[in-house]
Amino acid sequence: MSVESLSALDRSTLRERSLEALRSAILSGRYRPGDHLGEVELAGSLGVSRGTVREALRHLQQEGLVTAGNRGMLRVNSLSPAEVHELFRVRAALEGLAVREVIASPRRESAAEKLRAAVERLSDEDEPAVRMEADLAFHLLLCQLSGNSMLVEAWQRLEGRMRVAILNGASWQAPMMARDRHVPIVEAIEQGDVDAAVRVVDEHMAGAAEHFARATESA
Amino acid sequence: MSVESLSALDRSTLRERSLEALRSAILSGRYRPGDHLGEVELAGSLGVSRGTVREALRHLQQEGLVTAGNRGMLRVNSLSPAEVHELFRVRAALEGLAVREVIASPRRESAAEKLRAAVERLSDEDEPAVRMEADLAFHLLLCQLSGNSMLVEAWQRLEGRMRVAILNGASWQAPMMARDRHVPIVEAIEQGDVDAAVRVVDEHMAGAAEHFARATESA
DNA sequence: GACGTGACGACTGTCGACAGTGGCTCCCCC
DNA sequence: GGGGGAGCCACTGTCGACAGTCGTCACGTC
Repeated sequence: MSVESLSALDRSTLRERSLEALRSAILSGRYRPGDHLGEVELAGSLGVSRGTVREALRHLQQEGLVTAGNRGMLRVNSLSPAEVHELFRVRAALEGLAVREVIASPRRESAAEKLRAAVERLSDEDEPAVRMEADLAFHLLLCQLSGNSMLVEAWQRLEGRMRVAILNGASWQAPMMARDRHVPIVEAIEQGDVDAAVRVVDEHMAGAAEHFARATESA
Repeated sequence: MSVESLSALDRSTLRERSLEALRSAILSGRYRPGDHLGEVELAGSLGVSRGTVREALRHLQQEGLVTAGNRGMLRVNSLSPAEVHELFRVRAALEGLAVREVIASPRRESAAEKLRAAVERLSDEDEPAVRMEADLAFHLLLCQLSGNSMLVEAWQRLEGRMRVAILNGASWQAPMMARDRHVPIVEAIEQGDVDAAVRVVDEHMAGAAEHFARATESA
């Protein structure tokens, strides 16, 4: 019997798997904003106990994907156009910090290289959902390359709401996620021009905010 | 019987009250970083069931106050000096956005007024713990006055970790929370000088980071 | 017909119990 | 003396059940 014939077992808890299942169910549009998420119903569907889904739901609540309505009943959350603008301004502030730190980092060149690769991955994709993933992956990578773990964490806490905003106002042909929109960021980093880099990020986010907010209000 | 004779009842759930109790127990130093938080023990102390404290603990975990160790056992979290620096840089980015938005707001003057009052409240206090509260209240107010709800939310998600950093490296005579340190921020806002305001905030945070990181590593 | 009232159903809040899993100790055997 | 199990203990993961609360609907009374 070969050593390779046995792979490590999946040791994730039911709570973690429930969390993942619920998150992707919401993010895939299986549940629409405003929909009521009943604990019993979900527990039945997932085949786990109520307590287990409860913990997963509470997690999603803290992530901002669901919100508490009357008497603790949870609903899928949605964002107003104003909130979308606010959200992207916060994101701009965080990613502005990210580019500043990447530029100041001694590994700036290797970082720029990785970012270029991420941009190319973005232009390869046609499927809208995959494009969105590639876009988010690029921006997450930007934060990670800053080497600031608290920044990464803060960004990820925003991720859920960002996905809501994107999904809610999903005019999928969004030029926001185009390759051309991201190249300037990488170029500014390569040139070590902090002011230009921050300005480019700000503009990128302002454009995205405008786009998704408009799509949200027309929905 | 007067209308006033009956006040509204406290409708908070046991989970919420457990959460509050645990949070203040950790933040007051009742539990030290690294201490193990057993569900059974806590449930016994608080007089509630395990499931209830469990949910509260999970919430604190997402806040970053506790972290999962071996086999899901939770411990009180602590921050490395490097993480303290990172944390305060993120904070600087967020509060930099806050001052920019406050200055751009049409209610800038009334905002500056409220901030002045908050600064004065800070100088009135002698008790260290109360000073810390006043300091955090000032910075939270700054975010709130920006009118950006997402910013407030992002800041509050950092609050737990900030309190850990402050508590962990608690050289209480910290000049960081002095009145003089905060006045320049308000002044820059009053004068509408965006660049100066952002610079002041950055310096404020850099100083605080240096201070608390140093205190953390010597502990 | 409008209003108060009672029953019913659908939720969530909370609890106690069982099961599985590592870590630890102690003992046996080589 | 050292190594390896067996057994015990302290934990967390997961579950099913009970209780309390609110919305709804039908019913009876003025």
